[in-house]
Amino acid sequence: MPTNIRDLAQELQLSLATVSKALNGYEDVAAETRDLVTRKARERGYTPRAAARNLRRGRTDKIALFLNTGIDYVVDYLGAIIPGAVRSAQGFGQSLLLYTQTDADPEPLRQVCRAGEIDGIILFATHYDQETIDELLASRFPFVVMGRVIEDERVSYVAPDNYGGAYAATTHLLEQGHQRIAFLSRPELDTAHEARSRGYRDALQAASVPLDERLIVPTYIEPNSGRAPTQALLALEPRPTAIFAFHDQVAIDVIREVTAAGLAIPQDVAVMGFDGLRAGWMTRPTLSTVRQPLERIGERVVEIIQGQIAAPGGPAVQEELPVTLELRESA
Amino acid sequence: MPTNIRDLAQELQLSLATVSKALNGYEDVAAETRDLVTRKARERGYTPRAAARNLRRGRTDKIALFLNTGIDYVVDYLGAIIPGAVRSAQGFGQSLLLYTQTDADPEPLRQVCRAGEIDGIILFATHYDQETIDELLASRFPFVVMGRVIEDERVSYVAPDNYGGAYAATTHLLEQGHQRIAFLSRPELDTAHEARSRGYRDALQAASVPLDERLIVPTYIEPNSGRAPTQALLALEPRPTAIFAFHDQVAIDVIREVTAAGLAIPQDVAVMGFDGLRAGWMTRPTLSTVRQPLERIGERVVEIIQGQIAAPGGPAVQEELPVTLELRESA
DNA sequence: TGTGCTTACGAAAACGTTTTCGTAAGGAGC
DNA sequence: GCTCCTTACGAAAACGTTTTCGTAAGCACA
Repeated sequence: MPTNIRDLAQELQLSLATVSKALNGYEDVAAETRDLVTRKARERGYTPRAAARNLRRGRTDKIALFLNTGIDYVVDYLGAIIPGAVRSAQGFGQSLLLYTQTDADPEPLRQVCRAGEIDGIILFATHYDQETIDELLASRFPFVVMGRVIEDERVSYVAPDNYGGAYAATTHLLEQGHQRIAFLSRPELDTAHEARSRGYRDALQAASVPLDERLIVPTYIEPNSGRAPTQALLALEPRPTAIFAFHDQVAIDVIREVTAAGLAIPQDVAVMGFDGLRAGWMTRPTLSTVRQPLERIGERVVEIIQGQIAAPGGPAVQEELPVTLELRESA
Repeated sequence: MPTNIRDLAQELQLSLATVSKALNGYEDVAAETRDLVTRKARERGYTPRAAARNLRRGRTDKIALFLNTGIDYVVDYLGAIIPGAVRSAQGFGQSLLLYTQTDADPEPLRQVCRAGEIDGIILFATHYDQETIDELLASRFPFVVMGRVIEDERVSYVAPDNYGGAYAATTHLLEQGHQRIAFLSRPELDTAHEARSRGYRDALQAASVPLDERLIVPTYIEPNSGRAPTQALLALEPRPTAIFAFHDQVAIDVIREVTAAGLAIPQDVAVMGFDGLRAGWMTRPTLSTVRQPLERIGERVVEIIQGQIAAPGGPAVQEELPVTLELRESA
């Protein structure tokens, strides 16, 4: 039986109201009384019961992070995203509640909102249908999409600048003198990969380097999925002198295949990735890549949620955060 | 203004009590009434307000995961640990609340417990002092330590079998014919690394291979921290034919250095890691390692918490889960 | 002395559930 | 007809806060 506010009030010969106000920093209470109360509270080890507080105030100071763990590579981002988001949330006096799904069933989302368990939602790699998005918007429940651009001016998101990153990476390769730059793309283009693809094409065009469609090869993000496409590229005549993969994990496959073919990186073939995963440090040579500001994205998402909590139904915030070209050994 | 139980009761011409009982599956209510209520609840999109429910029931169906993000490599485990723990928790109708710290300040822990925000605690890489542990035990608040053996029969933990893993890895190297097996150890030995070190030594002894103390080199888990020790080992006469690192990240440095020295892996020098991080797949050659059952550890921890919630202050559960030797290319 | 203002506090309602206890209705047994 | 169960439901307390509103006390001012 931990102490509650009633015990504290009784012991201080004060009313519950005054104690509560003292603890919550109301102007309504004499400075010395406030000191007395806070001192006693600390001494007694009193902390207001969260459930009661939430019930009365109608908010919980918690934010949900919905993750789709059905997508294999999601887990690679967790380590980078979570510390930033949690730290940021704690800075706002909030904490992060984790939910995982492997599909796009909107029911868990609805339950959590209606139960009032949380004040806001972060959506990561969860692809709900338009109907669910509309429903969410209509409810004016704060939510922000993380890591992905949404083609709907009503929904907030924070994403990396995929276009700019791909443009910069391609430009860098061009500046290194490469003319035949291959691009490992993604067959089912979502907005992220479409933007990366566009950045690649535009950079070539800006440099007046003709686009060779044979150098654009589709691949998936799966273990070893980058190997066959790389072999195909290396068999081309003339061979590409640089390979730019849309994702680090694929780029790592590229490094392996290029090395296996007896070619030197970056002298014979330069390799460039995208995302800035820690694993890129583990390869030999280390992988040059476009680094997403994952921690910053996590922080920013939490910040935006604050605004939405303060003013539900306000204008959407859409941000594409700058990425950085991280030149290591492979390009 | 979402519907509450009162609205629902009114609409059904029933009392709050009956509606609540119907929703919570009490025997106390006629089957047809129960059907009526549940159908209406679904139709109305009613979900009980969590705060009110928590307040009344004195529990929240939430578990806190305390992480120390001050330790660099912790983030490498997040991706593997979190999905297992969350899924397991959701299986018990609970969700996971995330807290990060960079020090061992016990105050956040106390606050969260006293506020009744959670029903149990998972401690990961957080090293509180004995006083805090004693306090926690005295409060009978459910908590389990994850990933680390605690030398205190009162505290529950789930950890990998570090000793067995190191023993198995070393034995494997011996079976491959290696006689001079180096061990990259950790200077400040915690229980995990002490056990790994012991496994290494015992395996040698069991095979009657004399221990050469020069082959045991301390190193830290930091980027590139494994490089200098590897260089030192390779300079030895006679050279070790296998190197066993206490951690994958260090082993990856080893691979790089051995390759840089122009030696073939595993022909000239075999390399073995410990932990089973995904990054081990990214190296060339891929890293043979001892895989921790990280997902399983996460699941098991949550299961143990359930027992503690049901019977607070019960006997501690201490488990060391079997690890698996994952032989890839490097050994 | 009476009026008006400020300051500091308290009474009580409200948040939305769950759960205990009481009880009416209906049937069985005698 | 009476008692005794069983079944199905409802009244009301309780969980522990926050916040609104009311008010007494103290003071200044005329």
